[in-house]
Amino acid sequence: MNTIALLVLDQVPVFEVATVCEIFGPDRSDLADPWYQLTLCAAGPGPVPVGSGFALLEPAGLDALRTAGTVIVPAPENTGAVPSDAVCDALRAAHAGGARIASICTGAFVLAGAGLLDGRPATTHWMHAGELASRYPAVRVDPGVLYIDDGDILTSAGTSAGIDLCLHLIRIDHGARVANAVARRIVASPHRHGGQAQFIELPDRHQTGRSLGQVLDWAGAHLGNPLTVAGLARRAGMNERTFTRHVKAATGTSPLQWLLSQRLRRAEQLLETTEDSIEWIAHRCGFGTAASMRRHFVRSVGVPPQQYRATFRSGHRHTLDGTPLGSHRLNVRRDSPRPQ
DNA sequence: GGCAAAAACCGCCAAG
DNA sequence: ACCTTGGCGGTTTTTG
Repeated sequence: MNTIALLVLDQVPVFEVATVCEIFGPDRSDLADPWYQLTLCAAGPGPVPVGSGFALLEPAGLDALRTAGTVIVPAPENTGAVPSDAVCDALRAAHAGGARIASICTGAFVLAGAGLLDGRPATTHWMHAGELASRYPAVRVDPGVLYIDDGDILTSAGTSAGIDLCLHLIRIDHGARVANAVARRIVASPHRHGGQAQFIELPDRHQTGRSLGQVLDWAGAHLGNPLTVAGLARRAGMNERTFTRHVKAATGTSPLQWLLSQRLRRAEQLLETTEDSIEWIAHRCGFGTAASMRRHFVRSVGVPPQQYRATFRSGHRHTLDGTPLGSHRLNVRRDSPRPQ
């Protein structure tokens, strides 16, 4: 399950492949053992020309896709190119064989070309979202989010959102602690969740009040406090209605939902790294009661807090019943705004 | 899981 | 003409 195949198409932009290589390539078995095994695959023999004048000398073949636990598809050179039958077949076979398939940026066009996105929610770089939607009407394109986790198919927005997606994969497999550790090592910001807007604009309000960013930072640092939307709005020097609008524009979600996701992240972290009681963790994260935390936990993470803790307790790669983590429904988090 | 109260959400619209 | 704000109120979600 821990094998990752990176599909290298001709002239793939370097950054796209480089981030995946940087995150999954080095041996990080000190964080999670075993660490991933990354294989670079291409349709033909090497050297495969990569963007900016680089070349991949000795790629593995497409059959490596079939045996991989995860297949990552970066952006093609241009969105107009139709992926070859060989590539489509290999992707479909991998998917049918149980691999999860993740695309970065306009890699979504390759997945769509292979028919893997039909009827599914997906995202891509905002500049190409319209084109994706019109060329593949069966795909439910959401241009507003960083990435979408649809279980066995994951898509992400422009380039750097690919980093978020990779960290998300690590979170699913190994928990927030390991994902955050990797983020720290590559000096990326930890866990931006998928529903976050592609554009983050946090205009400073130099009039009264603090900037929205400051208020959200403060809220994140004081989750244990009783926080209300009205109170936060006051702190930001805004009317409640306006505050809600700004939060939505900045984070892609409403104030309470944003708070809830912060609380859940914190709770995950405390569950993994401390022995504190569920009651106490709920309190510290700002859930009124443990029951309330449990309710949100089950809905968002897919399992109750106790089970989450048992699963991710430092470094264990397997659940109590012995099944590999990848097979658990911990990845049901659909961070995109819930259906209306 | 259900329940009632409270809080949040959001479309609409008028005003700045 | 265009954009942002803030109030209203009906609906939805959260909470204990």
